[in-house]
Amino acid sequence: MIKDVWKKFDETELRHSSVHHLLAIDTLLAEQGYVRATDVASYLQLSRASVSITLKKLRDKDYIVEDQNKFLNLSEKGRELTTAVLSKRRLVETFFARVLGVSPDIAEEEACKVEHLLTDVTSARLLTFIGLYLSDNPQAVNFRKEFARYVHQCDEQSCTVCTNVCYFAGKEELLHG
Amino acid sequence: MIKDVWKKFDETELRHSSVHHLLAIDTLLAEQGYVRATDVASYLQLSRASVSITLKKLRDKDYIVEDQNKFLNLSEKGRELTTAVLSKRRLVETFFARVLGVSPDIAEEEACKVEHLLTDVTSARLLTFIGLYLSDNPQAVNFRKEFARYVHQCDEQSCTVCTNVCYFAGKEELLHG
DNA sequence: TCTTATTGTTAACTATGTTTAACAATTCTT
DNA sequence: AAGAATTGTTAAACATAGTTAACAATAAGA
Repeated sequence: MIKDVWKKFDETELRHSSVHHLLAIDTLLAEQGYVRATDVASYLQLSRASVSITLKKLRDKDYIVEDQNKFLNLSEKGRELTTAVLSKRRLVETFFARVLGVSPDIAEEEACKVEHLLTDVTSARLLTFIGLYLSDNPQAVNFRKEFARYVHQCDEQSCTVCTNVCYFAGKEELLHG
Repeated sequence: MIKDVWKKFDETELRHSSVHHLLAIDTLLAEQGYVRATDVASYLQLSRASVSITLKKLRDKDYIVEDQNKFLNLSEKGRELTTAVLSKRRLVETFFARVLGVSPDIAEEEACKVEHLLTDVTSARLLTFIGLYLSDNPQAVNFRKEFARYVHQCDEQSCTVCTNVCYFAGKEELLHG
């Protein structure tokens, strides 16, 4: 492994928490037409103090703007980021739920954990993949049918995926939709 | 969205950093047959002090054991966790690289960010999916061929995936392998 | 209008995961 | 065996992201 790949995890431009402050602004703006710091705090279940500090940072970094009455809005940059993150969340959620067949609740939670960590490159390829997979293209239709009845046998000989130890050996019940 | 889903992100039993301490022990054990704290520190590019503190916590939580000479080993619990994480990493990396066609470097880095966040349920379904997708099953072969030549058109009418705004509209170059 | 409630901010504190510096114990070199 | 280097630990400090408490400014109600 390339040295220090593991550290990239928290070298993201904004932390998970900050990203969710932006998403909250986006959601509340759509829901009620305006957003104040206190709305963000109650939405995210955080103290007003904590939100106040985070919003100051987001203002300094030009992700949000505030009018004379302290009503919040996303800047161009903030809007772009939330669009990206929401698109990635939707993609991952769709993949988990509609391709893999994971339950909607788990798919949502899972997507929410991962959304801001995916690169544009991977996300775009995922979009293309899902685009074909869920279409009425005959190859896609056939493959979906095949997957619906497929039972994966995870033994060392036949398994294309596992190289050494397989964590899922002995946990076969997990492998079915 | 279910209230507070966003907080689950750092409610994992072990943090990203701690998980990587365990993975380092696993790797170094395989590479050199033994591991000391200093080996972990140089492998992860952290100070011995920091590693010492983290290892104490991992010892207290029974993820690792230490012999009389301070040589480290994974406990049963630690071995199980590293097996799970490594399996999930391998799955995600395989999916990104061999299914989506993302470059190996990006696939590796991406998998490393996500590995410890995925549930067993989703991972197992991913294994099943990849198991079929990469096999010589005729449906899989046909679908792979179809995907290789597929170009996704992301306009509001035809796109099965995008519901509102599409982040990738105007970024079509990203959609091709 | 006067009182009360809400809002945003700051200060002081906590926890986690880092760092550097210091030090004792161990291991290596010669 | 003596001196030098390495190792593991602790202490003090820093940054981040939270908390509660206090307070000034604003908004809402009687």
